[in-house]
Amino acid sequence: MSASLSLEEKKKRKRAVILQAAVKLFSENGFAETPIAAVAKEAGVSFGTVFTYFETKEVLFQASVLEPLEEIKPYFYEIEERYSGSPMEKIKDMIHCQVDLFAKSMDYLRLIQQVLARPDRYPALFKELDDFVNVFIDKIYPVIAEGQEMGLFYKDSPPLIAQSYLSLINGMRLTFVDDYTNLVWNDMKIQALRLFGPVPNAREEMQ
Amino acid sequence: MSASLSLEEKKKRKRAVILQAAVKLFSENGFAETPIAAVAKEAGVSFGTVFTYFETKEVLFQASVLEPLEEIKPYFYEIEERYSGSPMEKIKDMIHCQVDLFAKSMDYLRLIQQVLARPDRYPALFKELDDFVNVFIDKIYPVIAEGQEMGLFYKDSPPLIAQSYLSLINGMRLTFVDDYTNLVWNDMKIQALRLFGPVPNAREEMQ
DNA sequence: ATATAATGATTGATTGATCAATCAATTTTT
DNA sequence: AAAAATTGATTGATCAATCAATCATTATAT
Repeated sequence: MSASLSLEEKKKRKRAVILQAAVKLFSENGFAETPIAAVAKEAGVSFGTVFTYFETKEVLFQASVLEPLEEIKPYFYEIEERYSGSPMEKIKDMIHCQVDLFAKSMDYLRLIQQVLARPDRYPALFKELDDFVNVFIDKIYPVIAEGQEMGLFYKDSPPLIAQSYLSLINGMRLTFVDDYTNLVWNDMKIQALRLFGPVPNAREEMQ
Repeated sequence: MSASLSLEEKKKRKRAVILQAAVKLFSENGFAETPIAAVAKEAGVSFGTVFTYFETKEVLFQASVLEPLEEIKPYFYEIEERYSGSPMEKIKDMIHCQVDLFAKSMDYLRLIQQVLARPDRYPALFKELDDFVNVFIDKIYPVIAEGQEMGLFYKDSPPLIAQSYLSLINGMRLTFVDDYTNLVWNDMKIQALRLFGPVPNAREEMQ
């Protein structure tokens, strides 16, 4: 079955399996209420093996938060590269992608919320998330400023607008916890857009 | 000092002291990572006394979530009684009160977020919070509908608008965790209002 | 008024369960 | 056969809940 895989590759995959199990169980049960034995079982490895791939439970939790964050970053950092057109079109495109991303990353976002809800317990992780927010604000600043010059967006400070947008999409994960359908999420894109500027026919605007 | 207090009254106060300590520590440290011994110490009572006032740790946590919720409910349920004027003025007044309330209820809202982030762990508490949201949506529905008829608000479904508003104020607690100043919170009131209708000069509108 | 008894609130040591981390023994790979 | 990876029993720490003993207050008796 895996005869063709190098040991290096196999180890990498086993590590990924354990990490995936950890994200699932940490998000459902929290850090303190997730025994390593449960992660091991979910990943199909023994208790001891978890510790050969992750030094401590704390390190496993940190990896569970930080590694998926790297996959999400491009959608928030590469604004100019990923979203095109006028400032209004860029923002619409961005909201579309990011809300869809949030809608399907339920497990992981619950994990994030556990960190955000307890900054003193997870100071290093909290700082990483805070930095993520601040980099995003910097990246989106010029797009909002350009839209403002064109008279499309509200004239408030771009960081304020960006922060309100992040608050909304973060809060949505709390409000629509068990809603897997795209219906509410699509309607919410309209509301997200309205934090940037007045958009009377937002329903059509976001398709 | 307390010679004039009846035994009944003293017990009520001691219970309140323990509950207050529990809210503080549960919000900072979470359920699993808050030993009852810590609550007892914070409250200035012995370990055993906590169990004479609250059957189990689980019951203490439930009370920590549900009892402060009762104090918040009036601000969300008594729309017509508390907020006056035109639909626009009512909503402005409401946002003003509720955002201020959220800004100062930091400890408690972190506790709420822990429940919202883990619906399967706290099904009964989660349902209470879900019911709270749904009652609020019902209560605010006619105000939004009236505002829509007057051409002030966006014409989307009132529940959608209400849900987006709740998502925003909930998410704000996650985004501005250690910001005690009223500055950001006041600016956010403008953004909250913009979920209801286009408000170009919102800064002046919310004072 | 004083002494004695009864009530029930308070205390913290003890118990039993859970769990992270270690590590010696075993299995797998090369 | 040597090296590397895996295993799970063991250890020690933590903590919820119990409960027997103590203490403070109020009620009753002298």
